[in-house]
Amino acid sequence: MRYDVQELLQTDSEISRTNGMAYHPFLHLPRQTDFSVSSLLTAGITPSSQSSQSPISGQLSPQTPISNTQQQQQTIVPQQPTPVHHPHQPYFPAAALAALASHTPTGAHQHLYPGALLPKLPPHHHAHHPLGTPYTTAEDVVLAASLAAHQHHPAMRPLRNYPEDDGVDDDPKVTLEGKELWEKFHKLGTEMVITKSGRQMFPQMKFRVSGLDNKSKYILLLDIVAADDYRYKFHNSRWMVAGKADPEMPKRMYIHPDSPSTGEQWMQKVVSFHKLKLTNNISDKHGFVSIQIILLFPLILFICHILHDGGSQAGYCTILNSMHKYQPRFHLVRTTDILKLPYSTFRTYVFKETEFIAVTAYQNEKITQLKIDNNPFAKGFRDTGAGKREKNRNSLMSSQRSSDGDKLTPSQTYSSSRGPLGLDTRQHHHNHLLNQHHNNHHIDDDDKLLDVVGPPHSPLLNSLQQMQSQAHGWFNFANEAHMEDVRRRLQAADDNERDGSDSNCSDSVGGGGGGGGAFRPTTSPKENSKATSGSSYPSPNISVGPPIQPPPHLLPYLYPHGIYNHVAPPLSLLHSPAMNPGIFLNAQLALAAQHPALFGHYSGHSPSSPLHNLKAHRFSPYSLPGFHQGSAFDAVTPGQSNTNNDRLQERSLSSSPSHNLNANSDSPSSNRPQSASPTPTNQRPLSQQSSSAFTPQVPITNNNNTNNNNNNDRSKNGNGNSTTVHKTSTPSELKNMEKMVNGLDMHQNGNTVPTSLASSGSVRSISPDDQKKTINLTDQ
DNA sequence: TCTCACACCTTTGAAGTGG
DNA sequence: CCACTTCAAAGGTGTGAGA
Repeated sequence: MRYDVQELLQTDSEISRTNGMAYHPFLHLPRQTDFSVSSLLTAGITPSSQSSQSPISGQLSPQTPISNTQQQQQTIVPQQPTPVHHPHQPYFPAAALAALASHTPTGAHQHLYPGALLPKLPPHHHAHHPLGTPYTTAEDVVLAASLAAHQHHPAMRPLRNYPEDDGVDDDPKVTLEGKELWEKFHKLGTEMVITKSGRQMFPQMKFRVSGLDNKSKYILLLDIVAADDYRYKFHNSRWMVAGKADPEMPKRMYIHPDSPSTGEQWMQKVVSFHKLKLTNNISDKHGFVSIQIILLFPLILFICHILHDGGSQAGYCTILNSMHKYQPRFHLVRTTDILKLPYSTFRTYVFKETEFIAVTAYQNEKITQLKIDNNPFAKGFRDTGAGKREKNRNSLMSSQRSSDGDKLTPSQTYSSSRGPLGLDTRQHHHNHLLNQHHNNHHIDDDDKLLDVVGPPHSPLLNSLQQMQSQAHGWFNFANEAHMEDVRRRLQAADDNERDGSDSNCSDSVGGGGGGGGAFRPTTSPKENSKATSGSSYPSPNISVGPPIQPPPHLLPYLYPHGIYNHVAPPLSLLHSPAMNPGIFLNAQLALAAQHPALFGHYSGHSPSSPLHNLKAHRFSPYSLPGFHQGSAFDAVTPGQSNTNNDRLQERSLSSSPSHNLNANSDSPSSNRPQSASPTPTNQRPLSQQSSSAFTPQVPITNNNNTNNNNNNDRSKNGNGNSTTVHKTSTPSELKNMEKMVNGLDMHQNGNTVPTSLASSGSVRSISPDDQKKTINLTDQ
């Protein structure tokens, strides 16, 4: 379904009138995307990557030939360590806001979520946009906004406040397990099947963590957020932008079942999130909806608790839209109490190579083959299997393929598999590292062999989008048992906790939530080149700060005087054996995340608040091996679609993906811009070559005029005043909550509005189909 | 574009067996 | 009691027809 910008720009009041839908600020949150501002927080990110991070930043570097990237990096380096309190306001012009608005996927909604402009803090030892330069791009704006917000936040602390006050001095490093395989998929344009019942991801999301404090407790989380605001289609063997994205379901965070565990425990094993499933079933009771109700209405948490519990056995799904691009994110939080999670420091790790497009059926045959070749469960479809595919393959690919490849050990195939076309890599089967390199070489060859045009270049998460998505952060516990277990562990942790250890959590701002533009690779061609060169920006991109949008003081948000008094459950409920604390936490997080302004903000909390003594957020860069593997996604960047056609062209010049498979990318070659300037497409990888072809198909979002109304709000937000919209919405919220409490539905004039969609700010964009689907929600 | 039934496969854990 | 093997159930895969 497509949505007209003008339609999206309807004012809230208009919406309520035209739709007959009760206006509810909760329902008008911006589209859920991604909060990441990691581009500014990524430790490993290089100046060059920084300069390239702005997906829409034409002014910063658009025209610069790829060959100049390094030079640019150097010029920016000196400006790296930008104090968070550095004067920034002057560099946050209205023009920047306009740019921001125009680049925001759902720009019309941006103003609805002031928190989206919360601080995204730069790493203290990495470059980012020079503050001396006027911010003329969305990213710049976001940065400025973040800085502004940070400055305005009395509780905010400079990045250098890290290490935290608890005295723990850790230096977490996260590596993606099976990175090589991910890169293979990424090059072709990873697709993940989503089904009604939920489908696991493959490759699996597994990480190896190091550098943690052995004794400290950590909670590891994973979430999947929209990578951009476009819908795609696979046409003529290539991914193309097919229009504006459908309304995004609010995303939850999946807390690793073993959380919390000590750093020592985490480091001893590979952290796997394979149980997380992807679904397109918005009425899935294990999905968002049932919990959404909880989140919106603390009073009925208990009911929802039951729902949640009932679905505990079926796995945990995250709801995605088919034909949309997503980016998984790994979060690491050091905290001893789950309840402190919302205002603890989140370290967000974004691995570009894990980006994928959700599909209900595989579009790219090469992806299918790669899955079959590497996924043990699909072994039956391999050449040696008895599956039907064998027949087909015999006629299609038999000549190229080596049947020996199927002899790989199933359990190891994912990391030591052969190439997509069955290129034999067995000789490396027992040497993982060598194998990885080997396979990558093969994959490169395969890419050449495969006449495949990659999907559009990942647009990076618009910083704003990224931040927004976090506004919907949810904590999705594996199940009730797990929740209890978590509580027990936390209790134990508290008992053994060091004095003061983590007792004071940051009341920060959400650090902006995390990262920003984790994928910055998008903007200009040269930027892309850097991004894909293997060293320009690291894999993962990291950000530090709470993913949940703003809420510095979560609990107060949940229990704002005069707002929830009549519906909010007693705090004691938190400890009620009948109440799942995790659920409650979810509610807290969601409420706080979605209504940061509603509950007052940084400076809005009372000194008497139980959280007032929480220490400010700590932001610290975590240097990781920089790396970025070229991807088919890089071929075209739909994003930046701003109105700047030039950028589109620039994007078409995206650098070729790096062939450097070394995560550290220390080799000179890895740091070298791949191809300079307008390199003839035939000199670039196929996936890149297609970029130009896609460019014209990138939808031009005409936001210049349509977002005017939002710009004002953003300006306010950018100045740290993010409460404007929500504060004025409180009455509506109350009204809506009453309705929910009374009838647990959102019916208005015969229309049922899924809370999930509503909260994601997609209410106005909900399609008839979605509405139809959501009718079932109330039945559950 | 999506859903579903299907065959094929791996994974998991209980049950059985032997030292 | 422990280690190992066997077996069946559960569950993950992509396929391809049909909506």
